[in-house]
Amino acid sequence: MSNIALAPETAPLLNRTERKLRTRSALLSAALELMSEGRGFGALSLREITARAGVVPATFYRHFANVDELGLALVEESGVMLRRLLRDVRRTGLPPTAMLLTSVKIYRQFIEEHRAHFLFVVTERSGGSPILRAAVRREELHFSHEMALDSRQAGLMPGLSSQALEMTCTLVVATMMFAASELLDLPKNQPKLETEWVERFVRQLRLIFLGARAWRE
Amino acid sequence: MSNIALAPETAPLLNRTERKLRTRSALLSAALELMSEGRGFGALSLREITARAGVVPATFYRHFANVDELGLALVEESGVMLRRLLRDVRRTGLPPTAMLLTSVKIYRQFIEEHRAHFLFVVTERSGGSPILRAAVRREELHFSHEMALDSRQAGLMPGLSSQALEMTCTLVVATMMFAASELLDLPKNQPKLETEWVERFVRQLRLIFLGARAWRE
DNA sequence: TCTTTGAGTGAACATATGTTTACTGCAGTA
DNA sequence: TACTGCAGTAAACATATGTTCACTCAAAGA
Repeated sequence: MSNIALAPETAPLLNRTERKLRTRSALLSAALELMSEGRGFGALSLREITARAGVVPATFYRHFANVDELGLALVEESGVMLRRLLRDVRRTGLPPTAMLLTSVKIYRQFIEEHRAHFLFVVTERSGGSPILRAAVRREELHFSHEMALDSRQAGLMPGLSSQALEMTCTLVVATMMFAASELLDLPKNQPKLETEWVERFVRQLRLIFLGARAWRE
Repeated sequence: MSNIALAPETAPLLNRTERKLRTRSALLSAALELMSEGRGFGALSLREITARAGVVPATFYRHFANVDELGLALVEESGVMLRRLLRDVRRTGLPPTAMLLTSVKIYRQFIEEHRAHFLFVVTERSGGSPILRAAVRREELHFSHEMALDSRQAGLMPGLSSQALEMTCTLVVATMMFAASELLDLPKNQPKLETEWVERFVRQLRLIFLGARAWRE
């Protein structure tokens, strides 16, 4: 593919560092892509990743020391994404009754829009490599802390001690992860199954919040 | 190692089929052992597994057509184990108040006694291979159905419709999986961390049951 | 007793893998 | 304009992998 026919560009479309970032990102995407085809991160080979990214194996070492470091970069990306999710939910404003359904719908859309990253997080949070697993868990903990903070600030669950609040948010995050893994496995283009998923998930969260309201001690 | 010095045995200690079962089981254990060293099932190679089991690679094919089939056998074993867990909890009798703490303690002991199998289940329930993942999810669903049945029979959560009961049990199972993955990652020989784990897990379950009691519609 | 069966062996194969090496050619700088 | 740095290349390497084949030799059955 050539762009000679287009208006000639005086400056290159991409400078040196931009190009480097681009192949780095191609490597990251290639890994996610391969995982979407049904294998854990630990089962990917360096050569496969570079082949999928359209570069030669040796190029890999210009960007990462080994495959695990690429994994850590993916965890980092996923963490950024999760923080954006929280922000999106936070700024819907907070009509505390309808909030649940809205949040779940935002969550579903987020999973669809960042399918590969969620797949990565969900499989590697309990995956093979202890290093990756620990990194994912750190992001998860961060997420749940931030959620607790938001809840306190918004005055949801005012009866809870901060310890109980943390415990509840951990439970909510566990439920979210569980739900994500189920959504990712639903057959595509079956809106009925997706609606059922939303309903089940909303019910589970409502149950948890009912429990939190009844919490004593 | 020879046993000539011992009383000569008229019949061999192991007959043909027993020997076969023994190496089969050695292969299964070898795979679990390798996973305990920090890799997902999909990252294991046939040759490693046979080497660890102390047989030659070709022997593998006398027992399984490929590595995935060995994985399915491990899911089967894990399913049996989970059914035993339910049975153990069921037959403690049911003083409905102290039951929670007791069940959690039984669960903790079970995880410790079947560490490798739990590790397998937890990593492969969201792991790379869709086939394995589906198989684990089937066992999980079976488990949660059976739990719902037991709950109904024991008269716990009598206010719930069967749909709500199923939803609640799914939530409980999700929480159990989450808790298992955390326990498996705790550093060994830190009883304080384990006690905290028990407390957190009990609290989360109590929250869920409080929610279930308050459930309407 | 002799024969048959089949679990485990040992060697060979084609292919895939991680890593190193010297290289090329272009963007950025002097 | 000439020079330099460095992202990406091409080739080579030693090793690991999945799968096959003909084999051995002891237990099971005649």
